[in-house]
Amino acid sequence: MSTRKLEQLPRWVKVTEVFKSDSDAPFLKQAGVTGFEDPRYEKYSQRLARLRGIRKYVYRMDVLERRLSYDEVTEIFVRVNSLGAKLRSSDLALAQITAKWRGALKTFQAFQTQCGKAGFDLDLGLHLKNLVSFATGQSRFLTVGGLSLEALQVAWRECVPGMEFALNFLKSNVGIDSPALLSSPFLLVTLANYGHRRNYQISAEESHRLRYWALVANAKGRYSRGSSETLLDQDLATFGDGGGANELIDRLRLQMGRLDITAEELEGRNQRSALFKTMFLAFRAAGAKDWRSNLAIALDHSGASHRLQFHHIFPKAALKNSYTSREADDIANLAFIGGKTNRQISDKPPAQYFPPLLEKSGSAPFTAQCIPIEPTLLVVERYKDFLAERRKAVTCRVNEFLDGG
DNA sequence: ACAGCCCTTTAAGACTTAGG
DNA sequence: CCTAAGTCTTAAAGGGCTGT
Repeated sequence: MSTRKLEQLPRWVKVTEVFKSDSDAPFLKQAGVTGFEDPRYEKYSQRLARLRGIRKYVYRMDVLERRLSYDEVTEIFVRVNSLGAKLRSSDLALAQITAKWRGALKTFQAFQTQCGKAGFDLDLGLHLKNLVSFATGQSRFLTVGGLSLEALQVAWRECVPGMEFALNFLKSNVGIDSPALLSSPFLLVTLANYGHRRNYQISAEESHRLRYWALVANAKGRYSRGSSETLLDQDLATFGDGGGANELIDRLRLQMGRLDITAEELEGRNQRSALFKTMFLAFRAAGAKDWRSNLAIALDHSGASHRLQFHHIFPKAALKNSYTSREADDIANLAFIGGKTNRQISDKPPAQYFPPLLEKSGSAPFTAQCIPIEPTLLVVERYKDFLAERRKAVTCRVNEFLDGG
């Protein structure tokens, strides 16, 4: 894979070019090697020779006998691959499942498409993980080999309504209506198992606690650090012991130390962070709208002019000379507005574009997104103070959002 | 003890769009 | 036509448990 920048480097060679000829001269010349005395001559020719050596590589091919069953063939496939080229564990699990259950892939894909139409386009591996969690009470794929056809089919019959419950709960009770707002899709597996274990009979109080858990787990990224599978297994095990939303919340508190958000947690985070997604949820719940069209903010607006963008309140161009790009991309500098509004603002500093907006619509559009409007904070020299001030307001808003509802 | 594992996060560059 | 703001794509890093 080459990028334009890489191609410019004198020592960058195209593998196909090296294979096309047997001569090293053009490559050495391009790299600036002037003659045999050049210390790089030896080094570079050896490298090229090693590259051409790939041609002589002996590939091993195993031809399996016809009498082997489909099951045995996949078993061999899995073992060979576990040491060779990287295949995702979900791919291997899928191979093992389809070996036992012909046509399973079609069934899985049909459900995957159905979820996609409901606004949740999810990886097939996630649906498999959900299946395995229903079949075994844990989330790792290692166990798939030992499952019988019947066990798999029963689990599938049960995990489909489970996933449907999870999606509906997220959309309608929690307000998370797109996987883009999820910090990890594993959250769905936990919710699916929860619904199933409760036989889909959940009291108002319990559902409220579960909503709280889902929001905080998502905001803090319960499954977004290392060992996500270990944590998912812990949560699934909680259900086996008869636990519910309160136990989930206890585990979350144990992991994070505290359940509310602090201003420090927002520092230096960028738009990929889990908290940024929660910021969007909180602002939307507070009625945030685009500054020109007054369209309520949403992820799925159609048309380039209404399509949501992440607006830099202090434009990157305005900060370029005094701050790093990391500092400019801080989530405390980002707001949610439509594409057209954002492009019109372009690189205008806030001190310039705030006043006309304030005159036209008052401060409501800004307070909905926790944006300070004191003119003294709107200058580049006080950017850091602006960030700190907005962080405080965002923290307050997000905590209200997490607790309320 | 330590390499391995696996998903998420980060970083960097290419590409796209629209305003001036 | 240039510029600036996004978005998209891909590789590498991060992080904490697992298995040998």
